[in-house]
Amino acid sequence: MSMDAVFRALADPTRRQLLDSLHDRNGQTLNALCERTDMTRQAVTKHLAILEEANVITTVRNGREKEHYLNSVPINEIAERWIGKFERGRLTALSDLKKRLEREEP
Amino acid sequence: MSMDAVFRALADPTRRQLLDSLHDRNGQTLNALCERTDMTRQAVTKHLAILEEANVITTVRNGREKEHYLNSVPINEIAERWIGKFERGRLTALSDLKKRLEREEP
DNA sequence: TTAATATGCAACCAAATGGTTGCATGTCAA
DNA sequence: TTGACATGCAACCATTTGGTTGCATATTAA
Repeated sequence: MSMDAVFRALADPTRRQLLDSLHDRNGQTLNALCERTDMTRQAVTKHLAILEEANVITTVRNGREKEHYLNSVPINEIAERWIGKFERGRLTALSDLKKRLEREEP
Repeated sequence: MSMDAVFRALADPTRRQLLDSLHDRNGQTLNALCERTDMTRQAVTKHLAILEEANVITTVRNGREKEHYLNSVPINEIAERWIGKFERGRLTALSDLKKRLEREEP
């Protein structure tokens, strides 16, 4: 569940589309997910494997079917640990700009 | 400045390292950024081009030097428009779990 | 002006990536 | 049990990616 795996998993538009699909209806099977795309089942399988490897989705075996569930924890970790860092940087920059403006037009 | 370009730009660990370097010291030149890695200048140039293409960094030409500045806007947009969506989903899931627990142990 | 410095451009290469087809395995239902 | 259905595995292919080397251009400083 390395951060790099999550970034790489999110890098592909098809995989983000799969996540969107699961967000729309959680717990879909492989075939259900396939019906929403125009590629082969095997291609979807590979993408799902990458998403599962990154721990972005979790699967539950149910007889001959396999249900796929979103796991938003890694995405939130990225948001908090990595993106948040740059967000704070931006807020600081904005704050600095504000102070500068206040100084320049009293 | 498509969202896909930003995701792809963030997918590579080397590029995230470059962003980290700029977060540490904003406005570095190409050579300055090179000194913090172990690859060739040309490789760094390519990565910077991808980051610039995704609008994650902005450059300012200064004589024969080129300064690189972070632009956190696209990253924040991703955080708000895309990651936020899954975060809300998670909160809802937690809320549902809470309600279920409340029902099960009165 | 000339030498050193900072960056840009292009060709080339190995490896990773995204996708396909074909076949195998496992499970449900008649 | 047998056929239909859901998924898994493996080989293969084209393109992209990350990186290199070599040379070109532009700017600063002596």
